[in-house]
Amino acid sequence: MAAMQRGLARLLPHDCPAGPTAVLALLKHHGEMRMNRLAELLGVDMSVASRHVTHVAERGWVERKPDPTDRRSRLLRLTGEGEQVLRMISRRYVDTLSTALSGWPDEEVGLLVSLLARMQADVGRRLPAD
Amino acid sequence: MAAMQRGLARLLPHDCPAGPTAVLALLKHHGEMRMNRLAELLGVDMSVASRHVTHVAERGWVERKPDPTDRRSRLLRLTGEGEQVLRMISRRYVDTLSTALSGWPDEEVGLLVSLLARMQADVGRRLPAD
DNA sequence: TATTGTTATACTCTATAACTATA
DNA sequence: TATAGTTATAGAGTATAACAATA
Repeated sequence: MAAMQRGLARLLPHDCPAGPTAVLALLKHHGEMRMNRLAELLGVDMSVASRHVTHVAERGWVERKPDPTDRRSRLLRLTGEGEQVLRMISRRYVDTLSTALSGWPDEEVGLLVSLLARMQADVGRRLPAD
Repeated sequence: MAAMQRGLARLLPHDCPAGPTAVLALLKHHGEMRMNRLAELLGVDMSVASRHVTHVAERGWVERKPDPTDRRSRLLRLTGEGEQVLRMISRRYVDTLSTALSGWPDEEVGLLVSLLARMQADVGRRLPAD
């Protein structure tokens, strides 16, 4: 597991680690959202989401806009540069992964993904309280 | 991925994080070995392995013995207390995971494990140089 | 000179708690 | 009082580089 995560991390360019990259991808797929929602989609605490957003906001890849309906809240928006960065990362990622798995039948790739998702859900529901 | 690793980490008791636990398990299954070999089995840098070993050695779970054949080297040995701790951790881990996956047919569990192992191997072989 | 292992430094990810501003 | 978000602090993981001791 550790080795796999380390491997995936190496697929990312140096100025955008895994956390901030996930922010870009989620904003691309879901459009504008609040910190609230972003943290939920990332599956992390809001303090963590906030730091990832700071990373991408400092580089001009994401904009923190005021929310007209609630002045405590911010609307997060992917900028044009953010989209470009995400495209570069995605290309690199997809190229490497598709090359690595090029020997796999499509059904097995799909199977792996669905089994992983089920395991994550099942284990998450049964974690001990401690 | 992050969520899964966080979940698995929560299965471990507070005094023995994932890294040190892996040290105990590897010494149990492979017997005495040098730092050298341990780092290779863990898939991490030797500096990282050294810190994990320090963690378990300070608690008396692993012993750093001199290597008669090479005085630069150390032989790592799991102590009796180390075995007990590992047994407690394993029980907790297996209980939770087997409960969580109790609805899974045996073939699917085996399938998931083999697919994961193959993906890790394939991706590792194709990582970009950068 | 090369190798074994440790330590110092630094970076990423994570959560909890304290804080500000607004509902 | 409760909620949205930020920041400070701390703990876990990782790697690189500098170092000591020994081959």
